[in-house]
Amino acid sequence: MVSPLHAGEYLYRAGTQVQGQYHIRSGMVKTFVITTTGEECVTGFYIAGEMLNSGRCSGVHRESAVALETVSLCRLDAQAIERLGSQGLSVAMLENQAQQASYEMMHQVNLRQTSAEKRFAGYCMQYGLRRVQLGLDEAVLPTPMSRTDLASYLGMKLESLSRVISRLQSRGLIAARRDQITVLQAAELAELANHLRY
Amino acid sequence: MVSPLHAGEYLYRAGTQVQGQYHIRSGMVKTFVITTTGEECVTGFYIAGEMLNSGRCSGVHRESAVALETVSLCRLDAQAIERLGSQGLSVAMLENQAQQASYEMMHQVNLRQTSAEKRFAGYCMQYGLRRVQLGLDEAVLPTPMSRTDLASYLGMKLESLSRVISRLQSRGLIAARRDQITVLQAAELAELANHLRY
DNA sequence: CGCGCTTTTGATTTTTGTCAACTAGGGTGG
DNA sequence: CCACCCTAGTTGACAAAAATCAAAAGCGCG
Repeated sequence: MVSPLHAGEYLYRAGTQVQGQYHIRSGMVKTFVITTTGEECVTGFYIAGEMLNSGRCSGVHRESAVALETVSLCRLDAQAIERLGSQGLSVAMLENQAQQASYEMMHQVNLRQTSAEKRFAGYCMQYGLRRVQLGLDEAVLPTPMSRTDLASYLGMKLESLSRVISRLQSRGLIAARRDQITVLQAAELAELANHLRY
Repeated sequence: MVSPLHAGEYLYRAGTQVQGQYHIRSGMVKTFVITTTGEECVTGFYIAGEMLNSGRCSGVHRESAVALETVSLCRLDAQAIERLGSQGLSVAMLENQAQQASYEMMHQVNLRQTSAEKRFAGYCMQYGLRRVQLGLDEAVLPTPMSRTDLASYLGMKLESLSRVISRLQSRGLIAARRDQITVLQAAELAELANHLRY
């Protein structure tokens, strides 16, 4: 257990040595990279109950991770993980990594949708899935990240995201507040999103 | 060593049990998923010298893998990998996975570029990087995949890709043949692409 | 040598980015 | 406690880019 972080504080920075993995107890964390033009590109959002295994626990962090709100977390340091591994306790860990990789792929596929609306709808579905996985309400999507961050994550400009949200809200598919999006018509939203067949 | 596959033959299909990992000796392999609308979405291209570790060697394949041309490959089955692991020989394997994850992230970031030209330029850079890593000429990019596959991989429509290629060719940045793209002005192409700062 | 497929090119529509103005909300200090 | 300010977000108008629809051109293969 690490002492809680406040919004804007870093869990780690890109380029530093990986110390271990972080299990998020509460709050949300974003990960991002910086491109050559200096733009921040948001690569992921992690919610309470999930594990950040950046770099897959070897070498150097490729992304930076920062708290979006007050975050409490547990750090499993690399040596402890290795010990667990040799005792065969790493099964859960491997499963978690596979799960994470699966989420990443869904997002990667979602990014290829050519319409901003589809990408946003896909994001809502995927977020819902992750919530279900953790035993939470899939219709309520806490949204502590800024619109700018979310837009970056979804490969669109802030204004486009804003318009998409407004449009879907006026159509009654979602209810949007600054810090929370509620899915009202999951079926219709799912139809918009071009999600993976499993 | 598995007997060579011809273009269109599958290495494995999504939903089947993971048997192990594949090291490609020659030829190119594409991986893809199918969305609920039945569209094929190309998630990766693998070149000779690289390793396909779909599912990270546990559980079920999330993607299908198919040969784009005649392909020869080695299969490392899961048990063999485990044996290696217990002997501490898995370091190279882990490094390979980290490498692969890094490529995936670069691609994920590249997919967020809002212009088709940037995404294509980014693809060329990344392909070049992978070639360098394998000791090959980074300027010559064998392209056995169809334009449709490449467009899917880059999150654009076939016609857009075709136009981008024509435009860059007429500007003298690349030379494009059906099955090979040659980078002529690497610096200018790199400037177009918004790649990661490392 | 033609046939079918993939790719390229053209014309048009739709979407998104861009620039700019306006609004809302949170925090600060009077 | 309220007014103000500053930032984040929304909305509008326009320009740019990509999707779409359609047709022509290459290219491999029988």
